[in-house]
Amino acid sequence: MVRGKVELKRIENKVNQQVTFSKRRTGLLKKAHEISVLCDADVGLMIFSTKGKLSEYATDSCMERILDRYERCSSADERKPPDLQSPGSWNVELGKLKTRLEVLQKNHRNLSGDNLECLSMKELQNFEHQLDASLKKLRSQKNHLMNESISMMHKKDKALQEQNNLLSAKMKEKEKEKEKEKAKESTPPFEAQNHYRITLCLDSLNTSESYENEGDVGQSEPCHHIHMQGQNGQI
Amino acid sequence: MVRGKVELKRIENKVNQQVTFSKRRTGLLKKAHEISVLCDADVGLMIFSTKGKLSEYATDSCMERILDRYERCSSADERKPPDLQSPGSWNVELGKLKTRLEVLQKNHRNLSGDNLECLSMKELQNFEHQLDASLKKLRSQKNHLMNESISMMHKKDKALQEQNNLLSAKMKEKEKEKEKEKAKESTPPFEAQNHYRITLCLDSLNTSESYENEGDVGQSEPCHHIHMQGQNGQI
DNA sequence: ACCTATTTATAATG
DNA sequence: TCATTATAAATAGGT
Repeated sequence: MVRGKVELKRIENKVNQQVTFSKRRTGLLKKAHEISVLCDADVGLMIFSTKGKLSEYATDSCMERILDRYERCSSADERKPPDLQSPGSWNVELGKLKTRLEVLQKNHRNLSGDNLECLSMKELQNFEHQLDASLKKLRSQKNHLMNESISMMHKKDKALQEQNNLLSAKMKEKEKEKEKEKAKESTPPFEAQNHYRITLCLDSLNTSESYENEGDVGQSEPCHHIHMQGQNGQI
Repeated sequence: MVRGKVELKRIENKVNQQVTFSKRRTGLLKKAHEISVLCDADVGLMIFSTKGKLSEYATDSCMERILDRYERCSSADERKPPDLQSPGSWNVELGKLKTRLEVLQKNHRNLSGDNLECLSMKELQNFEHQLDASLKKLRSQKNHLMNESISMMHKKDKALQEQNNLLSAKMKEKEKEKEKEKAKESTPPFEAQNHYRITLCLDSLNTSESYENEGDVGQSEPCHHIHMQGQNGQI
């Protein structure tokens, strides 16, 4: 539980070092991804464990691109605006765009499950993790949306009930009046009146959707009768 | 003061983005340094701001070394020059490419599980199905590869064992010869001989593993350009 | 740049 | 490796 400040110094105990490495590596990769997305930055990160195992992160999953850019950059020249007039710079710009495009396209195909034959085992595993993570996020978001729907419906429900009660009351009054009139005139049959009934239809929620047990499930309004079931796990 | 969870999505406000970038960059560099020291890991980190400014961290302040190691490690290492010396319609070409890039990028973000907030329920469901399908395909391909690898490795295993036995035999002979010579000349200190060690490398599944000679580390150049602020011994 | 309410990361422990 | 939890650290939004 983190007692005291952590000293910035090599962890001698091998086991602790390995555990800490694993955790911090995860954190570092996550943060690299975050700054990349949040701030639209290009990030390249390489981590070698003591045993020499490599972990990496690169914006758009393409370290090549980052390294190219790094070499261009550290070799002195970094262009200011993306739109220069010199004929040569277009060439460069175009090349870079095409490269990036290719990367994204390849990525997209892979993420769509096509074009898998040419991937290495490692690449496959990377994509698997990526897809898994994506699915998780997606389901969490779906969950969120559904819960919102549900609480909205509850509100609607209450409103309709009130309206219903109001109308019922009015109806009763009218009935009384009518009966009085009838009594006066000793008059004949009366009509049914069930067209005043208001039906609440709330069952559009019973879909076959899957719910993951994500963190953002229950922070809004009453949420009864939700059936949480993961449907498609691993194969 | 951090209200609510921070959603992983591009910060549109330029000022906020810049401020966040600056803060997170500092944090990221710091954490890269920390894992490097605490866990004795080799780390290389490159961050390009939107404006193209580079920030970097490298263990021992020597990115060169990290990059070398990376290239040795990473199996997928091909580089091709963008080479195009096309005619004049670059301008148009550029516009088209940029548009396409944006589309792909958005798609990629969605498939990567970012930027989900703006999707409708139906879109979410579509993506979910797509991802599910992708995962299935991917895993099937992975299984295929693994089976192939395994049978290939069995073969390799046998071959290597044989080779190993052969070499071991030869080594023993040579050792004997040497000892005879030494005995003849009653000579002084003897050389280490661990270069006779034969290593069997069967882990082609974990292709990112590399066996490094940790001995060749110390020839690093003086290394400039390290941005590591605030190292006061404690973290 | 500084401040601080919150969220995150993570070291220790089981 | 995985889960839990107490605590330190990071940081978003304000000034």
